[in-house]
Amino acid sequence: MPELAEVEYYRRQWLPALGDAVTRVHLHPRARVFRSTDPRQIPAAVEGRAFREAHAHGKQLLFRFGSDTWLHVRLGMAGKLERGDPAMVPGKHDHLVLFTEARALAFNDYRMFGSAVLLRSAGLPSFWRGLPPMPHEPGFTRGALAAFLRRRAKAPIKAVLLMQEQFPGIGNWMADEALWRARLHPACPAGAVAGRKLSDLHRTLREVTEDALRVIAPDWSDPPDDWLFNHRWRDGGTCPATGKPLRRETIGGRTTCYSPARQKLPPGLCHGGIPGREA
DNA sequence: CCCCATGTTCGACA
DNA sequence: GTGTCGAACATGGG
Repeated sequence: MPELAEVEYYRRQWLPALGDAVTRVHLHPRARVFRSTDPRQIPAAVEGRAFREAHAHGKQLLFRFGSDTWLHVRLGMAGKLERGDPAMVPGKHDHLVLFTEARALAFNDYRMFGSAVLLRSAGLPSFWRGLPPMPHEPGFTRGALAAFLRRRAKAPIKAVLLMQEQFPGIGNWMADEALWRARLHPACPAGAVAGRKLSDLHRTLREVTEDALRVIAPDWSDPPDDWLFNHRWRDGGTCPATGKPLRRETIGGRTTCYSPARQKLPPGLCHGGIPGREA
């Protein structure tokens, strides 16, 4: 599920336990989510230590225990963080549960595309400090966006927006939402996004990120119906801006929803740029 | 049974 | 080396 706003929502699920000491750890030592770490080290590493920090950046989460022990979590396609009471009984897909005196903090992921990694570092791990700015942060500039789109000039803009090295936290629905708001066709070559269109996209990426954080992160509220969001999941949807039919097709390897009446390819690219698809 | 799913990674290929 | 594409990963829902 999670893109940037949902990841922030999950971070907040664990926040009430900040300051509490971990008393006990439950884990599924053979779960695939531990493929990059030795999970047997986790209990000794965090038991008796206080939960001190909780960070989210894009789709990644980072938690500190004690002074130098960190847990790095990616939620993949179906991962969740949940909070329960200390009597909670871990379920089939609760791969890691941290118990404190007052709570249980669970990492749950039935598809196991996510991961959890134990790290040791005196301060914030260096990879974390080097993460690229999220679209609502000041470092996300129009110039940096332009340079990146130029480097990926031939790829469809939809595929480029999913690249976490430049757009941390943007996922399938946020990319579609930003393109729809900017009136950009998802199959438009990234190199053709320039001038006014580039400014529009730079702005809508920031707006979608801010809006998603405001609406979803506090309590997972449903976005309003004047976003593309509520109309994009099934065939037969209607564009909330034009009232015309939406279309769904695979672009950049992912199901992409857009409004053909609102999102046009630039002139000259109308023939040949779009992979044909029968209705 | 079939297809689909808010993600990342790896190997094949141009 | 660079860039792109599809498959694979694992599970559940329609």
